[in-house]
Amino acid sequence: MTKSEKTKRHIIEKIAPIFNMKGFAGTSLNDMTDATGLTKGSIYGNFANKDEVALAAFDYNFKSMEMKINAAMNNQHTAKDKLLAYLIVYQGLMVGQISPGGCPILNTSIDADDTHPALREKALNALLSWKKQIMGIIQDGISNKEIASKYNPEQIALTVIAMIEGGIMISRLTNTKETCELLIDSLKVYINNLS
Amino acid sequence: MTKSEKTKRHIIEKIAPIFNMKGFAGTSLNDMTDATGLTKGSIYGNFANKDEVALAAFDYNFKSMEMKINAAMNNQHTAKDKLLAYLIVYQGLMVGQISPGGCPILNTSIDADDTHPALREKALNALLSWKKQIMGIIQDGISNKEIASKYNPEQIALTVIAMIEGGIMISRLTNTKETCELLIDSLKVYINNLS
DNA sequence: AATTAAAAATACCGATCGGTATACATTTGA
DNA sequence: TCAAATGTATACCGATCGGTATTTTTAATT
Repeated sequence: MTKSEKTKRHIIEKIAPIFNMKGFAGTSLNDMTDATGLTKGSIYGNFANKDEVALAAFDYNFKSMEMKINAAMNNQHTAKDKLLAYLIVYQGLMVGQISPGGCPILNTSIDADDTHPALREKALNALLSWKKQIMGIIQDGISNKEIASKYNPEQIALTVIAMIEGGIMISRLTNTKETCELLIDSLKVYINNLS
Repeated sequence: MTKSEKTKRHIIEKIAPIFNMKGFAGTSLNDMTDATGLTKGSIYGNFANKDEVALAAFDYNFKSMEMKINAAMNNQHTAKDKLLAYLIVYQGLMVGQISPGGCPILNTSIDADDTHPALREKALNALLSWKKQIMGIIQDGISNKEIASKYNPEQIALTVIAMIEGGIMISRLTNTKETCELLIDSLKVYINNLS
């Protein structure tokens, strides 16, 4: 790992949560120098412009969420338990343990959908890859007779994602444990009823 | 209606969709003068600062969504049909007929939750008032034996909101009619199963 | 029609925006 | 060990940011 690779990584690690909290337009170069302890010259020696930093920051935020998800999922062996593993990330996001500022897909999607096509594209690809993963789990569950074959895997995947993302939004806005628990419980019920 | 009241209204009508699309930090005074055809001096003669414009813009965006919802709901008489009336707004948001840029509660919540306490508070109050409305519908449905009494009205209300808001995010990001229809159908199934 | 009050436009402010040319420092490979 | 290359900091750029004091225009009142 070269010096510049280390610096790039340091920059992204420090800046990624800021983009996730403040959005693209809301994050300034000053925020970046403050967070990294570096100067503008140094940051722009490693990234071409603000866009490249933001794109790399999204990749970092999404990947760290993905890793948590996969870690939680690898301990599970049934389709339903794998789906329920998402709840761990849900709770981690809520207390700010993962990706401070909330779900990067949701945040970037809202932030960029009318303003930043490149960022929007990244959020879209992340969403589609997530959907694909869930669809795979559901299809396996149907093969195992664990999940009823009447269900459309794509539709269930979209619904689960909607409940998670909508739930994150509500939980972060209301900021009450009870609300969060009611939403989590609802998703558990939904998943357990897929028989 | 005085001159200044008319102007204020004109300003908000033109600027509200911009705040909804670009967010607080992403909307500049230049955007405002372009959209209204007025000058900075004129805008700041009617509003104290950018914050006041943004707060009034949120009220406008939320109220126009609320009016559409209530109009659709007043034609319905059963609890389930009233809940299903939300789907009309859902579709209106998707094609940009209502509040261009998506749901103002969702957008403002994501935009402001870590950056702008006053805006955040407005989004929170809007969400809570929406939740209250749905809870009322569900309680009426339970009284009528239309909805099973085993359900917790708050939990159902939160789940419905989560499915709608998450669905709006997904639909706007993927931008495909099929995805939107699958999500709408899922919510229909969810509501119809509340027996 | 003249006077006054209200509203809008002009012109300007300091600060910060994203970005860059250049000088200085630090590695690294010969 | 000494260049050459790589990284980082300094100093600066024009543009735009949010905001305001002042002048000009418009509307209301008598």
